[in-house]
Amino acid sequence: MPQIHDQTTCQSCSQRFNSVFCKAKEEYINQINEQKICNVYKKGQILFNEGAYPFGVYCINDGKIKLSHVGDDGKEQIIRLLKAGDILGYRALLSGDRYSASAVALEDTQICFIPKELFVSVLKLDPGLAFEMMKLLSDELHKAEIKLTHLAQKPIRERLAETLLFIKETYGFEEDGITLNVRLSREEIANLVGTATESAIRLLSEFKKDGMVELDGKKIKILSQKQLIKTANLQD
Amino acid sequence: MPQIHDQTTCQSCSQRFNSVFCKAKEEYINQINEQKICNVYKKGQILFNEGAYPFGVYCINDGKIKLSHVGDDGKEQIIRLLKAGDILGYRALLSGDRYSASAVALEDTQICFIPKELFVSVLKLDPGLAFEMMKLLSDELHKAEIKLTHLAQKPIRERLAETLLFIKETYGFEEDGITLNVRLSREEIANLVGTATESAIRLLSEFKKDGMVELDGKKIKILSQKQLIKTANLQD
DNA sequence: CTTAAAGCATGATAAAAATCATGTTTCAGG
DNA sequence: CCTGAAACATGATTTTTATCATGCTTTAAG
Repeated sequence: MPQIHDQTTCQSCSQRFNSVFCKAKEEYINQINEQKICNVYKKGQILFNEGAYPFGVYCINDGKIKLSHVGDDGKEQIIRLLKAGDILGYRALLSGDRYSASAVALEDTQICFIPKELFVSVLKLDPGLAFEMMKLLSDELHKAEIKLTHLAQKPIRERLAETLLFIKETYGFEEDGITLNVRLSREEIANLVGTATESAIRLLSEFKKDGMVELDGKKIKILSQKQLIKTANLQD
Repeated sequence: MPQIHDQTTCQSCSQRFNSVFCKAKEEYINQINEQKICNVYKKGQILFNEGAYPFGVYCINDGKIKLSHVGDDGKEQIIRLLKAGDILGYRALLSGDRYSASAVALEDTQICFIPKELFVSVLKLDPGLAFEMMKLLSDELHKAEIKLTHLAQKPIRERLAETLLFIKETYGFEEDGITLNVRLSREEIANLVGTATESAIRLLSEFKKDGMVELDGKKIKILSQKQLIKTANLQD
């Protein structure tokens, strides 16, 4: 079970102005602070499962989370990668649905939970938060629609290159400035690209042979971002 | 150029309670009614183009619209089908982006235009509307993520069956109770499924041979919805 | 009415990607 | 430190899907 971590307040949270709450009124931040529940999830732990009912939203203080569907044939499809400052669990809550995706910690992660009733009531009272929420939803919708188009139209080689760039955008590099700052299995990379694990492995090897990346177990170093962008064949 | 159609008021609009405005306060509906601009778009006419700046949202009074991206290689990907009561143009507006998709009338369509400033200000003042807007965005995000998973994991045969069912859900049947109530070219169907036009044509022929559909030019009759659901291999 | 263009259809072929098979490496738990 | 399972890697094969080619049909413009 998750353990309670050092309680910093929402008022002084390092992620506050990096999150959807950036425009929320102090008064409501205080309310959220009082009712939030903080937890640490170990790598691999599940925050919530597809099919469960949402009881609130999760706000990442530090760490990394993957959100994924399980397709009809049992194959995982990773639909979002989340980091500090991101919230999750809002989609189902706002739609009034059950969760359509599962959330799993990719590393040890500190997370605050905000109860549904509080979140919804603040959303109704604070137009600043509501507007940021709409912006967030719109941005996610945009990303999903672009990804959808690329899935339909681009070959796997291009999609893998794009995925590596996306991982870099999301989690950045380690101190060395070239190693992707997250450890994903080849299977997870494949499930992000939307391909068979073997295909992902094969293409990563090709990328290595082409001098675009360096592979060291789960560590992936980006040697030529320029070449990767070219391989991804992005216009937008 | 579009022509002005019979001005019914927003207050008495047949789509009012079938739209995102269902919970909006009378006061704001009145304001919208005063500033709205009504137009008729002929089949094939463009409401807005990918890359343009949004100046407001469009609200469909009657008719059908397709929203589509053009992929990096010039191929169209249809991302949404819209009908009476739906609004469009909000995604870019809320994100503060330019349009990432183009909107084209699939048949003669009556549309009201609501200026950006008004829509945004009402959104900030009316939590009822804001909440419905969030619900709408969440629902669209959900649909996009499901579609994304299916694009990544399902064979084209299943996706075509699913697309036919989706068209039926969206536009329903004609009076005969079996003919899909929209005319789409084979190419458009392919661009909805995310496949080559020839593949869509070929599979439609197979579906016909299997007795699932009947084809008469652009008219598509669903003979066995049950078989189609089975072919789509849907769990959710 | 006729005719050119667009759309539809279908077969043949090529390319892309998945699956299957097998061996190697890595790593966590005893 | 050992050992079995999982993950990684790579070749061979099969399946899926796109592309190319060609002819037919419908449709809209003159």
